[in-house]
Parts: sequence; C-alpha cells; structure tokens
Amino acid sequence: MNNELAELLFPNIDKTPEETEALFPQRNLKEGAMVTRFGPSPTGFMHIGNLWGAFLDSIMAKETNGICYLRMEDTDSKREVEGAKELILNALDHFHIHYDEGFGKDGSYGPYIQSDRKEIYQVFAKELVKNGQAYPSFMTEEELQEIRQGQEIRKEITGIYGHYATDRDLSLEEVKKHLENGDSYVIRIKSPGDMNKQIILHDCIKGDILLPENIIDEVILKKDGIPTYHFAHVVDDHLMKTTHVIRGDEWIPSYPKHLQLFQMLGWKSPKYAHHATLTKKEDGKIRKLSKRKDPEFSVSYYKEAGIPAEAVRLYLATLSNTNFEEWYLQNKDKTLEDFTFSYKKMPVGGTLFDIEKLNNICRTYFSRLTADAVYEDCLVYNLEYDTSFAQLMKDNKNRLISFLNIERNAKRPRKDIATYKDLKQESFYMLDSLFFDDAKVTYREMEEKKYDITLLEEYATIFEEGDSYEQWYERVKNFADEHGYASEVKTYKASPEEYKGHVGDICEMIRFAITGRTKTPDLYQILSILGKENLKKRVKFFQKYLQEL
RNA sequence: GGUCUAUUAGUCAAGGGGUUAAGACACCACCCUCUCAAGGUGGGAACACGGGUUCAAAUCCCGUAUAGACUACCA
Repeated sequence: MNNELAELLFPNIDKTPEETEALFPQRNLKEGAMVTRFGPSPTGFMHIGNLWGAFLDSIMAKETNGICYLRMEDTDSKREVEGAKELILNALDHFHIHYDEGFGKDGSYGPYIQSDRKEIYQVFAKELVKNGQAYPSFMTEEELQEIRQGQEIRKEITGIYGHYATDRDLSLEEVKKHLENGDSYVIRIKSPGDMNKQIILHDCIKGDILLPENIIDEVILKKDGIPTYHFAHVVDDHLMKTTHVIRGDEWIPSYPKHLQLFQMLGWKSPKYAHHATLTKKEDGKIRKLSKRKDPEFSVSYYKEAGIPAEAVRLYLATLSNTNFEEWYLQNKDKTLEDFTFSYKKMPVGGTLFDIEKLNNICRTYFSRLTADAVYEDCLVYNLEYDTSFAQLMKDNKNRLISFLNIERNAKRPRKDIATYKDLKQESFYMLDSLFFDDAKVTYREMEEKKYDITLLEEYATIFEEGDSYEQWYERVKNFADEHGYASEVKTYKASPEEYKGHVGDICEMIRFAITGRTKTPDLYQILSILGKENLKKRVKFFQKYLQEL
C-alpha cells in the first residue's frame, strides 16, 4: 500500500535514493578537515549577524584545510526579494569571506541553490512515504489554526502529533479521493518520537544539551513540493558531506527534528556548532538583530560609512573567539589569519553588538597601516563617495601622506582615524583650499580665546624651515622667554604671577592660528610640512579674521 | 504556558571545588609633556538571590528572579 501511495504522490520521480546518493561521492579530505557551509536565504540584505555566520564557516574550513561552500537557501518563495542573491555575493566579496565552492562558483555537489534541487528532496520524500515514515496531510489552514488554538488553551504542546495527526490513518482510497478533488496537501513525517525520552545534542560550542525527543509530524514538503528548512538541511548536508553545521543558536530547539530526520533516513548526522546570536539593546531591552527592524546593521552600511572591511573582520573575530582581542593587541605585527580559532573559545551567551567597540577596532586597525596605505584606501573610498575631496587628495598627495606619517612610525601611533570618512575632517587644515574656506568657521568656535596677534606675526619671521625638532623647540622657548612667557611649564607653575604664560601658550596660539584647532598632531611636524610662507599666510589670515570681529 | 540557554566591576570578559577573583576598554590620581593622542605608575569597582552537598562553592546540585532564543506549509 505504501508503495502505491508513493507512486500516486510522486509519479514523476523515478530516481532511487541509491542513484541520487551516487551523484554525491565522499569527499577526499584529510582527517580533521571541516566541511562547512553558509546558507543564506535571499530575503533581503545581509546584516552583520549573517556575515558573522559566513565568517565562522569560512575560517573554520580554512583553518582545517577543509571546504566551505555557499548554498542559497531559497525555499521560501514568498519572502524572496529580487536582487538579494547579488547583494549576498557582493557582501561576501567586499568583506573577503572566502568560500571554495557553491552558488556562483564551480563545485561537484550542486546545484547549490535549493530551488534547483526539488527533485532530489522528492526522491527522499518518496522513499519515506514508501517506507511508511511519511504521509500526505490534507489539513487546511483553518483546521490547523483551530487545533493550535485548542492546544494553547489547554496548555498542550502545539503542533500535529499523536491523536491530532488524523491524516496518518488515511486510507489509499481517501487519499485518492482528495487528489481527485484537487485538494492541496503537504508531506509530513510520521514521528516515532516519545515525548518522555530525551536526546543529547553534543554541541561544539555549548557542550551537551539535553532536549526532549521530537514528537511532531513535521512538514517536510510544502504544498508546492518545495522542502521546509528542516528537510532541506538534512538532505543537503548529508549529500554535500557537511561535517560541521555552524549556525545560530536559535536552531537548538529544532535540533531534535533534524536528528530524527537523519535517523529516519538512516544517515549519520553532522556535528553542530551553535553560536550565540548577535543582539542589540533597544529601550533597555535586549533582542536578536533583525533584518526588518535594524537596517543600520545592513552590511552595506559599513561600506558607505567608510568602515574598512578588514576592521569589520577583526570585530567579527573578537566576537568569534573571546581570546582573540587580547592576542591581537599583543601581536602588533600579526593579522587575523595568523590566529587559530576554536569552538571552545566561542562565547556561549548572547553577544551585544557594540558599535563603539567596532569603532575602537577601526582606530587600532588604521594605526597599524602605513601612511601610504591609509592614503590609498581613503582615496578609493572617496572616489566613490566624495569625489571633490578625492580630487583634493590627488592634488595634495605628498602633503597628506606626510601629514599621515606624523607620529605614525613611532611605537605609539596616533589613533585619530576610525573611518575612511574621517580623513577629511582630520586633515582639512593641511589642504589650503579647505583651510582657507573652513578655518573661519573653526576660529569662530573659539571666540573666547584671546591671542596676542603681534607675537604671532613676529614668530612667523623667526621660524626656520629645516630646523630639527630640538632646534625648533629651542627657538620657541627662547621666543617665549623674550616676550615674558616661561620657557618651561614647570617654572610657570611654580610662580605663575611672574609670567604672561608659558611656552605651551605660545604653541597653542600658533597651533590655533594655522589649523583652527587646539588639538592636533605634533606642531613641529605640521609647521615643517606647511613651510614658512604658508605659516605667514595663515598668520595673516588669522589676523584678518580677528580684526573683522 | 512549555522547552532550552545565560547571569562575574560602567562595558567586554578569564577562571568549572582551595586564586590576594586575571586581563582589556572606560573612570580617577600622579608622571611624561607644546595641545591632543599614545605611554608609565598607582587607585576605586564584580561572582543575581536563597537553600543544599563539602573540611572548603564564583565553580557542583535544587529552587527563585531577571534576560534571551524557540514554540509556522519562515529560515
């Protein structure tokens, strides 16, 4: 009877499970090599949480000389969004998430898009029907809803199981009658589970977790013949020889379903690594990052904001292994490729997405680049997002690189640039066209400051290009002395009443006049880059500004 | 409601029976110092609560509280 039922439901499926299995041979990999997969669903943009998953798949496979493949999980045609597949590919490319085979690439285990694997799933669904392990269910949405409501009122487990699974007992004749009527149906498993028994999930990250056995007659094929996630996961990861399923821990509760499916099909289940989901704090509450609610976590946001892809990778690495950050700070000449990640060091609890931390990582990242690299990377960004500044960058290449070099090669590099965007506001005073446009705006912010204009004018005449730092500083100190300012801050502090101020005040005056700021990198070097003529020009500019007040 | 998970300083976190309970960021003080940044020294600051097991509990067990995930013909 089951044979007849199977033929009735799947007349077009003539491949056997054995023939299908033969299409997916064992992979020839070394002991310990992990086969992982990234399985995004093309239902919109990718957010940072999705990217994290892809990152983990990628590094764990790479680290063990295994295979990471990309499988497009598009079984939900209702939610599919036009162009989402391209967005996913672009994101993986932008963030340098490497995968060896899969959607958009070659590979011997395809197709790598689930909608093209429909017949494969049906081969195994047919087999389950044949073995009496699955059956067609003709229940309507209304019936299902009614059952659920009753279960909720009675505080029972919701779903189709036990005596709720009335279609389990449909006779062949009844099925035929439904089919003749054109009634739509799904394929459900006949769950052999016992609610009172428990199964163990040996999770690579979280350790052993005890869960109740599945008793639900889970849907494996929807009414359009497309598999549910649960069935597609089991069939695909078996055939494609996945060794480690890395996915968010929101999947832990459905693990019993997956284990049961593997057992019903007589397959060995892969290992699982359930990572914490990325959460955010909103109105004091913590919740899972959501595609619909949190567009600011879209990966395209990072690109537009000028956050380097590598910095995002570093952030994902700190999320991935709790000991990564410390290691990275201690190994200033290493990159994340040098670090060995392990499941054991992955965080077990929820992980709050922290944009401030990412910001900090960006600063550290930039501080380790050469000035040339910062210049080139910022140029690439601005060519796309701020073309007029990009032109200015080209026109002032040498000056900008000199500026970026200030305090860069020292043991204690500056950390004032966090994004490609920041270069403009951090360096604007080095670019004459921007400075003479914008400086007045900046000057105005400090109106309460009183500076001795005549001193500035005189200073501009005694400044000598080519002075070493010591010579320069000596000259400034002498200059301070001659005009009633203490040449040492300490001397001034000891008896402030004897001086107009100290050498620091002189420096501040110069700094403010030539940059419009009270905080900048090393003043000597800025002066050296600008040169004497420019200094004079800027002093005049400042004087004019003060006079116009 | 049910199932599962988590809870160590402002934040991220190490430690899984015996520790003066690491470390980082942040904060405070001092030092260095032309400003800022960076750096140095020092400091304040934590095991959610209640029981139990034990010579000994942050660590193991049981409750409670709080937070999160799941509970679809979504993934």
